[in-house]
Amino acid sequence: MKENKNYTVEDVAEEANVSTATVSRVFSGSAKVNTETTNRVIEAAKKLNYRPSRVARRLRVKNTESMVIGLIVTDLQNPFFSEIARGVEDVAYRNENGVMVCNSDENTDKESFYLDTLMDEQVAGLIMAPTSGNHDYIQQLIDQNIPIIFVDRYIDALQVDTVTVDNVTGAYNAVKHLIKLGHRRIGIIGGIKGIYTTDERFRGYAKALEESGIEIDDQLVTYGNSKESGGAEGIRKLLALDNPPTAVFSTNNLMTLGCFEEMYRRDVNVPEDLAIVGFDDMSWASALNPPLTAVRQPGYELGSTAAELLLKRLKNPNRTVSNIELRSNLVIRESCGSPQKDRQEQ
Amino acid sequence: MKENKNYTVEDVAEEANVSTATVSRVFSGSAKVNTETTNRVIEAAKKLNYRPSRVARRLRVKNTESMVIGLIVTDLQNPFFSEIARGVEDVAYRNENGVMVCNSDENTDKESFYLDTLMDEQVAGLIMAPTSGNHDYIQQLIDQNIPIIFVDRYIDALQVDTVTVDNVTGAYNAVKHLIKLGHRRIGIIGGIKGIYTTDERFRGYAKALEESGIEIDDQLVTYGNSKESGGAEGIRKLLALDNPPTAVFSTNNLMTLGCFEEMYRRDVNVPEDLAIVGFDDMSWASALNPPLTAVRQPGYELGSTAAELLLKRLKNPNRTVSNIELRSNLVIRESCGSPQKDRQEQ
DNA sequence: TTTCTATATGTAATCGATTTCATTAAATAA
DNA sequence: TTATTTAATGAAATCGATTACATATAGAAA
Repeated sequence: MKENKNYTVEDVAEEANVSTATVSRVFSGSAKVNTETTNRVIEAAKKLNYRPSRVARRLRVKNTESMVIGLIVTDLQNPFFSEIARGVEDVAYRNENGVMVCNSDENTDKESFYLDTLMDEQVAGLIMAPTSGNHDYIQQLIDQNIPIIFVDRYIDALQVDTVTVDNVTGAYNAVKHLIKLGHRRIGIIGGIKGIYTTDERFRGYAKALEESGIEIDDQLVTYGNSKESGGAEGIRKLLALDNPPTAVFSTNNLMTLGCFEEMYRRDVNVPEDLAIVGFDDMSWASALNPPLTAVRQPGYELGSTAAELLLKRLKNPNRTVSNIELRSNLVIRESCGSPQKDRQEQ
Repeated sequence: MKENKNYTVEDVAEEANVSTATVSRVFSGSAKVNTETTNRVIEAAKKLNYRPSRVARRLRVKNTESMVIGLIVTDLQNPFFSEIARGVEDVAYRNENGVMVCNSDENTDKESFYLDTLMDEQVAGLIMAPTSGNHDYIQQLIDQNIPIIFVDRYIDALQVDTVTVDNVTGAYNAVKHLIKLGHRRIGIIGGIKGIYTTDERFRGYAKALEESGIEIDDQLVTYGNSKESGGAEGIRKLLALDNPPTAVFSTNNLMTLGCFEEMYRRDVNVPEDLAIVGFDDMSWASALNPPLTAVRQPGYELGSTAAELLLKRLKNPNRTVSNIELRSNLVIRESCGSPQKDRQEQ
């Protein structure tokens, strides 16, 4: 029952009557081995059901084929990030790499802890959505030449490969859409201030208003915790105003959900009483009441592109830094009062 | 710039004027070391910014503190599974363990590939939602005494710790609810046949009908691909019948979403034309049109419980196998025609 | 004072693969 | 035929920690 030993190069070497070096060469392909010998080794390995230990291998060589990618996102429970994770994982799978997933919860300490741990695990590289705050420890990793890819967020001060979405333009389009429909008092329900995406999307909001000669009313600008409760709170604040907005721009998926729930609770008619456009189009957006008009960002591609970029950098560490910006697009449904029942398949 | 060496036990040993064994003892706590010496080692380590390599450690010892947990789910993009993943990750974090996440896509080959890879990575244990099909390779792992926890799904033939949900009872309650509301022709839109949860939920459906003296009409029983498209297709099939159902039970979250989209497309009134109850309550359920009545299953707890169970088994490999069943509960909203506007906070 | 024990630490083997360096045999050039 | 290059392989060091075993010292027991 407990007989099932784990065989090693040594066992295979003995079985095939060669040295461990030869066995290793056959499996890692690091040097030519005579065809006949190769076959003998393969046979022996098959007979013993031998599999090389990725741990031992990783200890010996830096960037090997059998590597692990570290992924740090804010919260895997947020569908946006689980899409990213899925994108990363798929690319990793194709290259036989493992993915170690971590949640930072927008917490600098937790992020730093994970960064350390992933280094201790000797991951080949990192993909992360950095929190806002102090980035000294990230700079340290960069100095150590650890390949890092930022995904979803960008940090000016750091020279790192990034894959982001055109947040400003996306937000701009969303708000412009509201303006075109006649809205002038447009509120914004933002996520945590200081986070890259929150700030960028605010810029898009501001740009659209300015361009249309609408002055920004600070009363209409709210920030929340990037989750459902934050969205609900935003709606409460805005509706409590003497002169409430006729439309709101919610800057992330979970907050939008919170908005919907709060509006439902208060029997607010959407879009008649209050129009809403969201950033981040999710699978449930078209099943909402009413179907949500939202900026769709390619979460999966964000993840897969980041992973591919990481692999490229691992192959060629001296590559120039690239900052890829993927395009978002506005999916118009009914939550802004657009007349047509326009549904796009995903 | 490239000066940032990675220090090892050896460097610390030299710096502190002790042997590598002593350094190791200080860091792993495997044996008593004189307080003064300990301090000297800690100082030296701090000075060099030394961190032990988890890879080297894992190579040497089997179950150490610094271990990695392998997690195989069907699809991280399914919010149910990302909740589980989050639950696992949180427990792992508290114990300073890494989590390597894999998606099987209900594909036996992919599952088997990942199982092999995770073994090669020398993970301390596995948490997985097994696909249906051949489980010989899982049995092999069990024979090798690899700790495995099944989550969400149960396989009769295997003696393994499991954490599942009361699928039969949950489904039973959902369908019973429909019956109480007067429905007699109740369709079921099931996931992939053969998968544990699909089959169990069907049993609950059948039980509820039988108990109420309603015969199962095979025409009303459909199976799909467990995703949005499967749900939409289910609705199409059921509505194409000469004598279509007045209510449907959709057995998973994504399919329910597909149902909603298809019903919206066809201008089916919910619940007047067709009532719907779903299995799996998600954050967006209360924002649907109309708010969804659904069986809530504790995804996060499923994950965290599984992780805790794994840790217990690692500490005590001879523990008797435990099969934990967590309770689901029916969250009544409006998609079944219940009069009250009953909303439960999550 | 001598013997025994407990405590603290060091030496060297080990985990499982990779890789440098050396060696041998075969093939080619002189 | 002899010298030189090339191809194939092996011996042993290495990656960075852990640990079995050995040893030295101090204190307790005789």
